[in-house]
Amino acid sequence: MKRATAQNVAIEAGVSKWTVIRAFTPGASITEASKAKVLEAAERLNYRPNLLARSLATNSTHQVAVLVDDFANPHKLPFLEKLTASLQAEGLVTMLININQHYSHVHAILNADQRQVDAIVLFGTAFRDEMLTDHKLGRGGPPMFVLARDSQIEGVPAISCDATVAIAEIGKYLLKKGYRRPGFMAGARTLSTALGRRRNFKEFWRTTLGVELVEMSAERYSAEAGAQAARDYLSQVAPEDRIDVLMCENDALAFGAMDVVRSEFGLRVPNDLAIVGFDNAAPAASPAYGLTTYEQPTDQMVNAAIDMILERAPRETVNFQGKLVVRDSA
Amino acid sequence: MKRATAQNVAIEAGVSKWTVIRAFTPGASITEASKAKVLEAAERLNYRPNLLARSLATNSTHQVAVLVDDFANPHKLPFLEKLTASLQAEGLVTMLININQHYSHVHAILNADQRQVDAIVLFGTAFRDEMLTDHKLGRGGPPMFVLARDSQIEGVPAISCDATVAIAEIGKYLLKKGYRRPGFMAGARTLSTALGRRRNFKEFWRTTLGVELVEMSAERYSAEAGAQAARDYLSQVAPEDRIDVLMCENDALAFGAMDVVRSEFGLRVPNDLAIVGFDNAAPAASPAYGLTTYEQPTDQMVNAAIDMILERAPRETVNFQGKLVVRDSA
DNA sequence: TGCACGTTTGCTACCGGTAGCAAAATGTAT
DNA sequence: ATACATTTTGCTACCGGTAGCAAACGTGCA
Repeated sequence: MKRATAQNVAIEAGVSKWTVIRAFTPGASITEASKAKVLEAAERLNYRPNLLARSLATNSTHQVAVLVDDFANPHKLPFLEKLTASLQAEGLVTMLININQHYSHVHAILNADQRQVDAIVLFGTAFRDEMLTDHKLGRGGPPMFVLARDSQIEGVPAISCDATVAIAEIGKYLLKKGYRRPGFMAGARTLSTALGRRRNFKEFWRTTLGVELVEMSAERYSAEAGAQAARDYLSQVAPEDRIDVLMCENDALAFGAMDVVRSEFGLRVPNDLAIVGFDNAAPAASPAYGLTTYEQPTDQMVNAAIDMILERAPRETVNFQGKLVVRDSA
Repeated sequence: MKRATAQNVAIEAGVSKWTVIRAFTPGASITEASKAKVLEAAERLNYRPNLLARSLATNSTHQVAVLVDDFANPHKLPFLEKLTASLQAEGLVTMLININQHYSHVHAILNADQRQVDAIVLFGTAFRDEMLTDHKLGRGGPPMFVLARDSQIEGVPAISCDATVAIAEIGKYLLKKGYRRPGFMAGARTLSTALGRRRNFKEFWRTTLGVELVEMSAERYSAEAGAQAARDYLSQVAPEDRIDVLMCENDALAFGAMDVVRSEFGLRVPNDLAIVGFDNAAPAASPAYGLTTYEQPTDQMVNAAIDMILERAPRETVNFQGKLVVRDSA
């Protein structure tokens, strides 16, 4: 059975299709009598307005594309939950796009654009700035926002957690606790804009203690990659030369690193090697990890993003302050 | 700057808009000469076909709504990754809908329907069957599928992991290992269709050993809820009366339970109490948990779902076999 | 009863594509 | 050069709504 259209309902109710439309338009000029008549006919035919047609005519889809490329990070899930819930509360729907080897940012943005989404949110994805500036993907297309990550790009505001403040807070805490030989584990081949945390951390130790940061890199942002990077480091460096605290770019890396540190090298955390993460993902709170980490104000960030999408707030980069969550690992 | 339309390009290229359309339709009848002319003009105007208009005309959006209600389960993330990637590989796009207190299945299905999605996937969501049968949401709307969960509903095929086989395999393993006093932790107020695992597990022990299953229920499917349920049980039952193995309906519950068992009650896993989960979520593999669990064939399930959506396979309930993943916890 | 005014209803034009037929252009055989 | 087949192009009608104007309707008041 084909879907009923406003025209079908109009005939059923004995009115014109415009009257039918009005019955479904809040605040439209229509008498109670004909509204009732129309709604009854609509009920009989199981009519529901076609939002595709509406979107075409009104030039607004109430759809927001959300690009994600980092499904190995458990922190993404609750963040995504909050984001979708808040979008839905505003009548917006989420188009989730998985950025991977077979589906690039360019693919995704082009597709989202052609589907006339109201906004595109780059949710913590890794990309080269040129990608956005080169491809003239910008002009005429939907507004874009970078969420949970920095952005240097003109016209693409970022909604993120202030890395400078966060790293300073972590650094001060570690300093106070007496750690003196810091290491940092970055994920992936760190793209320019993703270097914030590392650069700030490095700078912190250099200016406060004049100490040089030991750096290591994981292949990706995942527990396995973090485990491998930690394994590489620990097996190459003599015990007496080891760092005494390892800051990981995110919790996923930290979990993998902690696993290796404890079960493969028999080291105690934090006594032999302290570990700090970033994100406060769910397992961090478990006694199995007890990871000291940094929590981003996800609610605030999501709200800010939505305010910008709906133009209730100026579309410009904003930074929020998170908070250090101290547990046993450092 | 407004978006260019086919009509604009037509004028720019000195042809009719239908010729422009043909230049963008693979296999359409058009000479190389005019195609080149059109593409060049299109490039100049930065033209991209409007997929909304196309969808309206062709009655097919290439959008699939995916309903999720269980963001506390870390297993959802890699599953979702696979699902979105595979859909995208087929040219389909994911509309992610978060089912929660403020946004019910009825909301979601109605909205997805009005947006003319090509299919609706209920991805492991908890609902009462009446919801689908009552609300006549079915008739005329997009085809619906239940993924990673059972479904008894006429006309709504399920793509899931065979609970009977899975539970039998787990049961046999536990029996062989010598466990004799089994417990089961269910999540949420278990809805009729979600009872499969529990019922099968209960039946297994009854028929093999004549032993009665100890049952407990968590408030939700999350580590915290699992922790609380385990806490309640352990603090109410005398040590000598305790179960010797606890099967949890999913890994999230198992993680919480294991945390409490070990750190709050000082019990050793598996010696004092063995624990088994279901899903093989990422942390299960970590030495911090080493959880014995059951892995669903997510790839097969996703592929099967997509084959049904695209009508490459008959739209009928299918069950796949997973595999037991033995680790240290049992 | 007639007129002015506000409300309700119907209308045309449009959003940006697609389907499929008819006309025009091109190619081939005689 | 002509007849005919084939390819290419342009056209009308349509997908299912929205915007905003114009006509029809109803009511109050002189």
